Amino acid sequence: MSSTRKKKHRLHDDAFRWTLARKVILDLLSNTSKHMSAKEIYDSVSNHYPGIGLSTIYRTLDLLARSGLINKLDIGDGKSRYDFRSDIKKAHHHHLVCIECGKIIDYSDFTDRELKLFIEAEKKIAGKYDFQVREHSIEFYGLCKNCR
Amino acid sequence: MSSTRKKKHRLHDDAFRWTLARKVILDLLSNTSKHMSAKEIYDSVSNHYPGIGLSTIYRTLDLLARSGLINKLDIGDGKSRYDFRSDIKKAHHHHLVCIECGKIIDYSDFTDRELKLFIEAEKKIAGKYDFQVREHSIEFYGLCKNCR
DNA sequence: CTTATTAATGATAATGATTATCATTATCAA
DNA sequence: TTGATAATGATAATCATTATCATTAATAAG
Repeated sequence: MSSTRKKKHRLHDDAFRWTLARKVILDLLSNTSKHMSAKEIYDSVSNHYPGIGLSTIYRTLDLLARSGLINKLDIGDGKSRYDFRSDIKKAHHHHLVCIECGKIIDYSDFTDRELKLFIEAEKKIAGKYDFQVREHSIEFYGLCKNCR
Repeated sequence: MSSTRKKKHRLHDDAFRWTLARKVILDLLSNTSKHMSAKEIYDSVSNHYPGIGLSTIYRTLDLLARSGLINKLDIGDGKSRYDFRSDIKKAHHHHLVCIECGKIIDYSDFTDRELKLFIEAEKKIAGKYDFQVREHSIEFYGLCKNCR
């Protein structure tokens, strides 16, 4: 168990390289308010980075989501969508999903009262079900302005 | 536009037949607290109804979900799950999803105060975004008792 | 700076869930 | 009973995602 060996192990477990592909994908997501699918991201990134593989898109999205830089969102249409997680958004940011046209609107207008309530709810859950809440997601489904 | 013609049209648009397959699938879901995938439902139903096709499972689940008898739930693992929508549950019933083992726990312990806040939130949304909320879903993600 | 190590990539195949197609069967109204 | 059509099961097709693997690129060590 030399210190060299230890270092190697840490490298092996944690290291990840901040490559161009990762920069470009995070850049794209941090500069749009859209909730983009892997395919959409692939198409868009391909302009600036021709030749990038779809595998890399998927792998990078997984990495960014696991490291908390982006959110993964599933609205039940068979494909996942991703959006950037800014500090403000991080606090609370949920979605209005139009069941007709699929439009997704960000929603972050909860009041202090509502936020307090959520914290209480999470405590209650922790107590009753012995469940450690890490995060929650709220989706409102309905009809948007154009589809009513 | 005879009344016959009209009737035919209505039949064509709305009619659906309460067949054995549909009974059996709804029966299964109404007698379990599980949140079952199409494949799980197929496997289970096949015991009582040998020869049923997977297509029928999917078509029936879609029908039952659209008619409000069951809920479709997506937790982001690539397959949809379905659960029965009892009258009590209908009011409010959300999920605790374990990010480690995938276990799903129903949660319906919101207080009157919490319910009131949700109704307020929906009104606010309707006003601000001109969005007609039909329903909402809340998932809490975290670690269950066994996975902490 | 060169090299050894290993993470990242792209191409491709494989998988898994869901949907479409189509001929056959079952249901229902008349 | 019959005619219309909804429902079914088998199958192929589609679509999103993951696995594989040889090659390339990034990094640490010398």
